[in-house]
Amino acid sequence: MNRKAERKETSHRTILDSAAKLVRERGIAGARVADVMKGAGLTVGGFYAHFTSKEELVDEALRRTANGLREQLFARLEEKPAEARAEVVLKRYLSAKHRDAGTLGCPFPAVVGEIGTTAPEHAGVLEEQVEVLAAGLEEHLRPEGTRAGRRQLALGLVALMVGGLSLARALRGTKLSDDVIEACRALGIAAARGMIKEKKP
Amino acid sequence: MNRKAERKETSHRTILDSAAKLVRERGIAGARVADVMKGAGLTVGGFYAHFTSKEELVDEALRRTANGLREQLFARLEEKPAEARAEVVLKRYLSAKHRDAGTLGCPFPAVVGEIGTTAPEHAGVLEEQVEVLAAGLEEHLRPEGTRAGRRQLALGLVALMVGGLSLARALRGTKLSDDVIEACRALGIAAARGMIKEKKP
DNA sequence: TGTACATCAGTGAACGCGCGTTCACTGATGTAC
DNA sequence: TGTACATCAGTGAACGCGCGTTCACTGATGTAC
Repeated sequence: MNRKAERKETSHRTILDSAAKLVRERGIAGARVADVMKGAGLTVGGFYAHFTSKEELVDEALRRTANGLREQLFARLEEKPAEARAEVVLKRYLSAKHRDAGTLGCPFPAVVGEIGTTAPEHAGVLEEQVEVLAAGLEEHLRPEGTRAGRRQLALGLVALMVGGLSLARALRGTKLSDDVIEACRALGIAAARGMIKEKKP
Repeated sequence: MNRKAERKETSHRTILDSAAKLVRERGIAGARVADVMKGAGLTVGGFYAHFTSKEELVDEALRRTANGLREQLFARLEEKPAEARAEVVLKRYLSAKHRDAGTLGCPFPAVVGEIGTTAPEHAGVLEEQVEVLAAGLEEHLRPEGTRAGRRQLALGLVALMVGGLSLARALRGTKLSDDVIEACRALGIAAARGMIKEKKP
């Protein structure tokens, strides 16, 4: 029960990695179970020894990728001055490199639309990850105003980041794609710098 | 050749309306040709007398919906003071009503992810519509700063709107969904009010 | 005005194809004695 | 240590099912004379 179990765990992780990559590149529907298994060096039939359904696989893969991404986004922030940290996160997320990342990129631009339409069963992971990302950003915003105000700004920035990267990826290869990234950076950074005075709409 | 041709044109429009609705509700892959025809009160077989392929249908439907939406967004703006017009557009787009709109809602949250992954053949319509929407917004921004600066702000606002509505729709039914809309409104309005001082990142 | 023929929007069944899932089987790894 | 048996991760073919597209056909609308 030793090497066998180890091998299975390794396979499990390999399958998840393959799924994470394919979901990011092709969306939920586009990440076929057979392709996921092929990407893991296995064949379709073995899949259901690891996951009860494709739904479970996608949920786990989304969580895994999102966690890995967040680690990257918030890595080595101690090196940066406190007032610049939110900007650093924004710039890391809103970059041509991240847009074109074959691996380790944010999976949500590829799946938010599907979750809103044909795959509402994954709304839970999205909710959870938006909350966590917003909370992470919030910590690095200037401690001006109220906590509620900072949370609101953080949520707005998350929407800006996801919207910007979604458009940039969909327009990949055009000048507009680069322009969108630059525009979102500018808007997000200005907001993070506290150059927006809150007023009730 | 009279009543016959008229009937065909009517059918063509009915099919497009049905497709527009389904694409918005279910995305591109989710808008099945058979369902589109059923929604138009017709049967599958007749489809290819109207369109050469599903791809053509989707392109036309996206354009049609986007144009209708823009009309709504920019309608009756003369009634509003010039400085408030961009805000009005933002509020109309970022609203619970628009999020839940069964008809006439923005189709892009449902398809941007697909265009970025499995349906790049529709990137053209997206590019074109982002340009037009940004240009429309730009006209209603305060004439401060440079034209390039206004275009950049307009592009950022478009990304914020699409991102916000995408997340809000995907999270429909949760408090977070309403929070996202409110957060994007606040961020967008502050930016449109010129409360963001531009600085080069 | 009527009659014979042509057109063509729309029908409904069939086509290949690829999906998620199931299942009988295999063979290397592990256990019992 | 060696042998007989048990386990179980992974295989590969098959299953229903639904998709986009094709096609022979129908019947109301239109044209010619």
